[in-house]
Amino acid sequence: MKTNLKLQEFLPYRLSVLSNRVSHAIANRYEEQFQISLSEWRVIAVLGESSEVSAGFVAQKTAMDKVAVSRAVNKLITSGLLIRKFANEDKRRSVLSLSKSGSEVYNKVAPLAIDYENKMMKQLSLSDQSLLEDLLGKLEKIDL
Amino acid sequence: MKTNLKLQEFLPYRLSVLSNRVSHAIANRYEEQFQISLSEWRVIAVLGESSEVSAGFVAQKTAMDKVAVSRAVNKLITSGLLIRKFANEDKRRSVLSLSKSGSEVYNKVAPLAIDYENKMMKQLSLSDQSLLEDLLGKLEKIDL
DNA sequence: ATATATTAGTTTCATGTGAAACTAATATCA
DNA sequence: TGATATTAGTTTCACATGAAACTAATATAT
Repeated sequence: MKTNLKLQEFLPYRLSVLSNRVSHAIANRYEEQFQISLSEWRVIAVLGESSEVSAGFVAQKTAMDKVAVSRAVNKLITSGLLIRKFANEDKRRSVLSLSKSGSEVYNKVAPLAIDYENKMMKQLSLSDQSLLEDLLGKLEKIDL
Repeated sequence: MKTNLKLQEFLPYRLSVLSNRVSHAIANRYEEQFQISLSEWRVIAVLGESSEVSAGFVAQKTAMDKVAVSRAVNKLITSGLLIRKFANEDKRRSVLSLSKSGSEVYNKVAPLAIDYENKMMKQLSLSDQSLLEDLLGKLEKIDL
C-alpha cells in the first residue's frame, strides 16, 4: 500500500503512457498506409467481424463515444468504405456494412494488426503472455 | 499466436480502453475538485517531486509532448500555481517550481491520487498486484 | 570571428474529442 | 388517442492534441 506519489510508479499514469505509445505506433501505420484514422479503423474492424449492425452497436464494441462513431462513420461513407442503410422497423437505426473496398481495407489491415500484436507478445515469455491476458481481464472488471 | 482479429481480444485495443477508462475517471475528479486538467496535474506532480527543473525535464518525466507541457505550464503560471525563472547559464532553459498555492494543490491532490490507485489495486490479490507491476515493467521495455 | 547546427520552448494549423443541446423516430402511459 | 418519455444519431461548442514551422539562445566547426 503506497503512501507517497511517484509519477513513474503510478499505475494510471503508466497505463496511459504505455497505451499511448502503442496506439500511436499503430495509428501512424494505419494512417500512412491506408489514410484512415484509428477511430475509423476501429469502426471497420467491428464491421469486418459483424455486418449489418447499428452505430450504437459499433460504439459499444469499440468503447467509442457515439459522437466519435458518428463522425468516423460519416467519413468512411464519404470515402466509400462503408454503406449505410436504415432499419425498416426503426428508421432511426442505421444498418452499417463495409463496401467492397471497405472489405478490402479490412482484409489488408487486419493481418497487419495481428502481426503487430504478435510482435509485441513475442517479446514476453509464454507464461507472461497468459498472465497478461489474465490480468487485463481482471483490470477490465475493476470499478473506479 | 493469433491469426484472426477480434477487437475485444486485441491487446492494443484493450490497453487503450482500460487506460482511457482510468484516465477519464481520474481527470474528472481533478477537474471537478481543483479545476486542473490531467496534463496540468502531471506537471504539478513532477514539480512536487523535483523542484527547479526545466520544461524539457517535465516533458521527459511525464512522457508529454513539449507542446502540451508548454501549454500546461503557461496555464499554471496564469493561475498562479507555478513560477518560472530562466537559467543564468542558458537563458532559453526555464526553471520551474510550484508556487505556494501550487504546493498546496500538490499536497491535496497527491493523496487523492494515491488513494485512487490503492482502491484499484485492492481489487487485485497481492500476487496479482506484483505480477502487474512486473508485467508493466516488461511491457514498457518492449519495442514497437 | 563567422557561418552552421543544435537545443529549449512557443506558435500555428489542422484535426480529434466529449458534453450538452438538438432532431427525428418510436415506445409508453394515461 | 394524445401527451410524455426514451432512443438513435447528429450538430454545436469549447477545448485538447501533435506535427511542423518558427524564434531565440547556445554550441560547434571552419
